[in-house]
Amino acid sequence: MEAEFSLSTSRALRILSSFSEDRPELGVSEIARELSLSKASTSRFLQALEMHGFVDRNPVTRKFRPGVEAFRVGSLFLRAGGLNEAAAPIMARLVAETGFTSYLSSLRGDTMVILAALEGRGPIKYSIPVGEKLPVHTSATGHAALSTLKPDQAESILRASQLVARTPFTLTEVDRLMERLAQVRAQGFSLNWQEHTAGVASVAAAAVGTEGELLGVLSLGYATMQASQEESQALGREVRKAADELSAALKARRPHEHD
Amino acid sequence: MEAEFSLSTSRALRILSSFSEDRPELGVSEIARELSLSKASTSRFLQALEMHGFVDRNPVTRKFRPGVEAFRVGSLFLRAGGLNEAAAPIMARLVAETGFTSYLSSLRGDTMVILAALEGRGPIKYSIPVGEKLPVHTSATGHAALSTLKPDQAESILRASQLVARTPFTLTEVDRLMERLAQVRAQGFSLNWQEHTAGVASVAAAAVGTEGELLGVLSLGYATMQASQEESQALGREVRKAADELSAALKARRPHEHD
DNA sequence: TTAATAAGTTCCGATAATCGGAACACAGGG
DNA sequence: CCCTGTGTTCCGATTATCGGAACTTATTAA
Repeated sequence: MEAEFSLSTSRALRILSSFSEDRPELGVSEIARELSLSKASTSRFLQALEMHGFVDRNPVTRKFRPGVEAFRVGSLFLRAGGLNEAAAPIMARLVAETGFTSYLSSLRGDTMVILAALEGRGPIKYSIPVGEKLPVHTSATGHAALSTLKPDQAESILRASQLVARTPFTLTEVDRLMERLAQVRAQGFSLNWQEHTAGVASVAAAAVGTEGELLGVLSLGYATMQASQEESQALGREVRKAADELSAALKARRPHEHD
Repeated sequence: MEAEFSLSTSRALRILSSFSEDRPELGVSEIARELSLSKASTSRFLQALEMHGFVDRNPVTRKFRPGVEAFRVGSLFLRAGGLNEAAAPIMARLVAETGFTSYLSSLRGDTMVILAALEGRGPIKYSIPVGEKLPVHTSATGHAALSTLKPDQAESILRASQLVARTPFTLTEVDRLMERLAQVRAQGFSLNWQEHTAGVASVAAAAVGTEGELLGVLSLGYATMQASQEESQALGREVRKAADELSAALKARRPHEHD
């Protein structure tokens, strides 16, 4: 076991990463327990993080939460590569045509992160906030993302993941999921029917670069009452078309990005 | 000189903070030069940051940029304390009533960070993107923010800052700025007339908590052609009212924030 | 094509920062 | 009032970290 790279930095980043939508505020002991760090170090790391504005301290609870500087730097990600800008009009069109909520997501390890959401018009609103994480194995976006990777890469991600069932429909076996990925590859989009949340369906397709590398995933989310599985096929084709447009739009602005 | 707290973490965070709207992509040597770090360490830190998803690498330029995980964690900041949610309807009303672009900002050190922006309807669009930094001494939001602090705190921030002139109207002397803060305190809002950008004006007011602590700053931005200085006084009173509403809205949801 | 410059990574041993246990301070509940 | 849980600071031993230099790729110039 060797010290490959900055170990303390790794620890600090694990601390920062331990904040989530579900648990946006954490105390020193809480974090130390979860990451198996000493309270001493955890406290020191949090001091450093606070000093640089990456965490704040809730004055009333005295617990920590992500800070302004984390927000500032993080928001730069959206603007990188013009992904968000390129996707915005396409998502708007998707919403206009289908009435359902449209999402832009990105793969990170074994989870999908929502980068942008555009609310649908329908009376039924099932919206996931920007920044939220979804497991790669339960979501349409996850399947779409994995389907762009080499099968062995996808498989190793799935094997390293927990594959917890969120509904009776969730696929929790690697083999089943690999079959699903093949299907997604074949038809160009992924359809998720209540595998993540009961009563909710979603279709997704990935935008890729010239080398086939994953750039982002577009999706639509809606209640199962709002569209049949047959109708979902048509929605899937819509999303596929949208993702292709996004791929093209991103390729167009590639050439030289000034300087 | 003693090691008060995690020094390497501090270095890593300085690297992360060196990304900005103006320079969203940086190389190893570039960063090392600017922060006076060795290339060796800089490279190692960036590896750690990359491993945890806090930076990405542009596959074509091989330069680094903020990563998805930075975005995910950063976006949690917005949801903390419900600041953004509470501000949204108020900002919408400001835009509806004035037609100008409305901003929500937060103080971080000697700079203001834009948390949210809502575009005005007017033909003239002067919009600043979310995440952008503005110097505290040149902006209406900065003056509004500082006016809520104790004068000596405000003064020490100003003295530590660069006070670079951005236009001929920019106040660059601490004394002048302190006078300005007193005026802002007295009238409840700050008016910025081309001190940040030629041809652009802005009015701002701060929302504060029960202890008078700064929670956020609301502002309106517009071209100087769109409203006279007299009309700006009325706009300032509007923003003041909006900020009071925001303070009240935040106080309302304080009691117990579930668990 | 080759040479020359610059960027990025890895190696190395000396050094200094980091680590965790324990002691301390503080808050809230029983 | 004690007790439990939290957060911070101290300390010396240890170990991860540091930067110079060597090495590998890119990039540019000739």
